Amino acid sequence: MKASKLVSPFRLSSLLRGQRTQFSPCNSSKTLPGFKPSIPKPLSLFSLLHMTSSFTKLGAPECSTNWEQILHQLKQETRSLHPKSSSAMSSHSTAALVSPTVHSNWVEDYGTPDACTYNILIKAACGSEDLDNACKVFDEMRSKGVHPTDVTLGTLIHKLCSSLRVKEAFELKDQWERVHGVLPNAFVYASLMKGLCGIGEMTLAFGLKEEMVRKSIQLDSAVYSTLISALLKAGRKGEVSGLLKEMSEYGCKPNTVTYNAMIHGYCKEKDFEAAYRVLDEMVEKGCKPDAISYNVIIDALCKAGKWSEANLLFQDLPRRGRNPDVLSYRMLFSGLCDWGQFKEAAFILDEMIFMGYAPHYARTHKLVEGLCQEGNTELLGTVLSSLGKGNVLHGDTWKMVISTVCKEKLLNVSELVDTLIVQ
DNA sequence: TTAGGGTTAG
Repeated sequence: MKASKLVSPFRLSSLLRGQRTQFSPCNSSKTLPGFKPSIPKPLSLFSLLHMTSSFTKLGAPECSTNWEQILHQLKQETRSLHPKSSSAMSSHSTAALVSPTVHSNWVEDYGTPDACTYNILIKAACGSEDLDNACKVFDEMRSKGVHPTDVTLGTLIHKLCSSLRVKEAFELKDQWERVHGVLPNAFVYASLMKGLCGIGEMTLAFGLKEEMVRKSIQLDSAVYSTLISALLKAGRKGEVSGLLKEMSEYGCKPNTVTYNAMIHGYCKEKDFEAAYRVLDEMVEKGCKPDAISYNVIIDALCKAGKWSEANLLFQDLPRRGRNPDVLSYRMLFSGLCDWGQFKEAAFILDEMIFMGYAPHYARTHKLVEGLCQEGNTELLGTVLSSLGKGNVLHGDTWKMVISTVCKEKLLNVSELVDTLIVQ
């Protein structure tokens, strides 16, 4: 069944890519990340795919009407997309597109897929455990005469390396150069280097850097960030300055990721002075620290028992031009709980929930447990109220509270009911 | 104009 009007390869790729934004809580600061909206409005392609794929074979004649509807919806929804926003659902939503593509070729009915289109689908297929789906998309790509690019190679290599299948990644790299004439670029090399470091082959990773130089492949900041991070994780911080020097000789400037790798390295050694110096250097060099830069320090301070200092840095974020994100809250909250700072933790929890961020169940449960054991009924009420406001008061937590309260006679029944009513 | 890598927790 043909669609009434075909779209360009560019538009088709954009439509596919745009699907990743459907579940971003961009319209409501009160939507808790990690909590899936039960019925997205308007009905998205993702939800339609789920409805159809759950009870019928995709591409089968009986669901052709649904596919038409889906594709129509796809066209209608593009205007409201936010291409740069991200969401935990991103890979899942595009992944839902892959299977029907392989089996029904419906993409073709809607436009002419180009390399970019297939690369997006291959990337989505890489979200699953094995590479079977990705291979199917690749086979289809080849059968349609679409030539793979260095992006296709980079996507597959990345998947293999992140699964620690480094040997296969190297085989693919060599094979593609021979068979498809696709040359590996810095994206490919960075993945390979990270993969090698992940299996303890740092010497080989550095050897790849030399290979890039030999083959006149442009080195970039990501390649150096990978190696710097690996050196610091291996406790070889003495070699970092040499790499930074070499980096500058090749005309690569350290970026936020490079600096973050260094901050992480210093924090691991509890050298917070050095970590703060990196922050200052970033500002001096016009490279704005991001959430990761601060979260790494906050987390390390908490783990080192310096929860008060972590809290100070956290409170200082707005002045530094960066609001705390969900991880900043979670890390500080965990740290405060770990060190028994229940009052501060309860305050951060309430603010976190007010901001629309979901705490981890295990953490909040443990806090409530601690307060029950302490018999701190006042703070217990505050925490339960916060959890209730965010609709994140888990049934098990509530059961534990009731059981403890009844056993210890900490509160009278009417107080409990009052708290419950607030929910 | 669209696609891929490198830096935080659990």
